[in-house]
Amino acid sequence: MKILEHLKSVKTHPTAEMVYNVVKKDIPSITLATVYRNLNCLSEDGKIVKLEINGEFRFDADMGKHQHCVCKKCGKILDVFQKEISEYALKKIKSTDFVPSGVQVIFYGNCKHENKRAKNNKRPEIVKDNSGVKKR
Amino acid sequence: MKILEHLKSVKTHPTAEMVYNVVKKDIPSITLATVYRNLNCLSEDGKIVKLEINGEFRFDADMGKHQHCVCKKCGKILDVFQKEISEYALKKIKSTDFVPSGVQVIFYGNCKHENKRAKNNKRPEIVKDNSGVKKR
DNA sequence: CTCTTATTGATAATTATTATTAATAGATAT
DNA sequence: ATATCTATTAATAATAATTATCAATAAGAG
Repeated sequence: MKILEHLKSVKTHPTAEMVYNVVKKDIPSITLATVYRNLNCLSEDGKIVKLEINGEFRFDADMGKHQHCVCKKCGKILDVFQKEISEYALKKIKSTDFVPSGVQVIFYGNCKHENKRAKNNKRPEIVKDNSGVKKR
Repeated sequence: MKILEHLKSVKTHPTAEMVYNVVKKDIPSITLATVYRNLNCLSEDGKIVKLEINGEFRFDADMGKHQHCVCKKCGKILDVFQKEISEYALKKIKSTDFVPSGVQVIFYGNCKHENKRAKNNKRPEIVKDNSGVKKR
C-alpha cells in the first residue's frame, strides 16, 4: 500500500532502492527485498509498470498510455503523453501471430539540458546526481 | 569483427554470453569480458542495437527500423518489421524538448505457441530452454 | 626492428535482484 | 478472547550479469 501510494505520488521513475529509501521513513522495519517483492507483484497485477532502463528496473504507477524518453548523456527519464503513439503501434501489430497486452515505447536521445551543453561546445557535464545511471 | 559477423548472421537476439559461446569456437582464446566490451562499443558506434529484456542485455545487428515482441510466458523475442510504427513515433515526438536519436518499441504479450496452450486450458509449459529468461 | 599505443585475457569486484527461511502478523474459527 | 491456520515480512545469504583492473600481447608508426 505505502509502496503503491508513494509511486503514485511521484512522477520520477524510481528504482526499487529509491522506493525503499522513501518508504522506510514510514515503515522503518521494511527491507529492500520486501520492496522488490511488492513491486514485482504490483507489476504482475498490472497496477504499475516495470521498465528496464540503463541496466536497472524502474517503476511507474502511471498506467495511462504514455511513452518515455531516456537521455543518453545524463540518464534522465522524461514522460511523453501521446497515447496515439501506443495506439498506433498496437493497431499495426494486430496482424502478427502474437497477442500483445501492451507496448513500451522508449526514445533514446538527448534532453534539452544536454543539448544546450553540446551547442556551447562543452563536454558533457559530470553527473553529480547519478541516480539513473548504472555504475558498478 | 567476428562478433559483428556472428550477430549479423543470426536473427535471434543473443545475450553477450550466447555470442561468446559461438565466437569462442572461432577464437578459442576470447573471453567473455572482451565480448561485452566489443558489444558495448559496437552499440555505442551505432553498429548494433542493445536491448534490455527480462533483466538482461540482448544484442541485435539488424539496424533497420523494426520492433520486438516479448512473450511474457516463454520469454521468446520476435521481430516485427513495420517501420511505420517507429516512424510514426518519431514524427509525433518532435515537439518536445528532447532530441531523439531512435526509438525502441517493445510489445509484451503472448506468442502463438503460448496462446495455443492457454486455449487448451493447460498451465504454462515448463520452459526447458530457459535462455531468455533471467534466473538468479 | 624498436617504440608507442591500443586491445585482450585473466580475473577480481561490484551490485542489482532473487531465494531462503524462521518469525511475525492477519484472518478465521472455536 | 484464544487457539489455529495462512500469508507476508525481515534478515540474510546466494546468484549471476556486467564492469573494472591490469599485466601481457598485438598492432601500427617511424
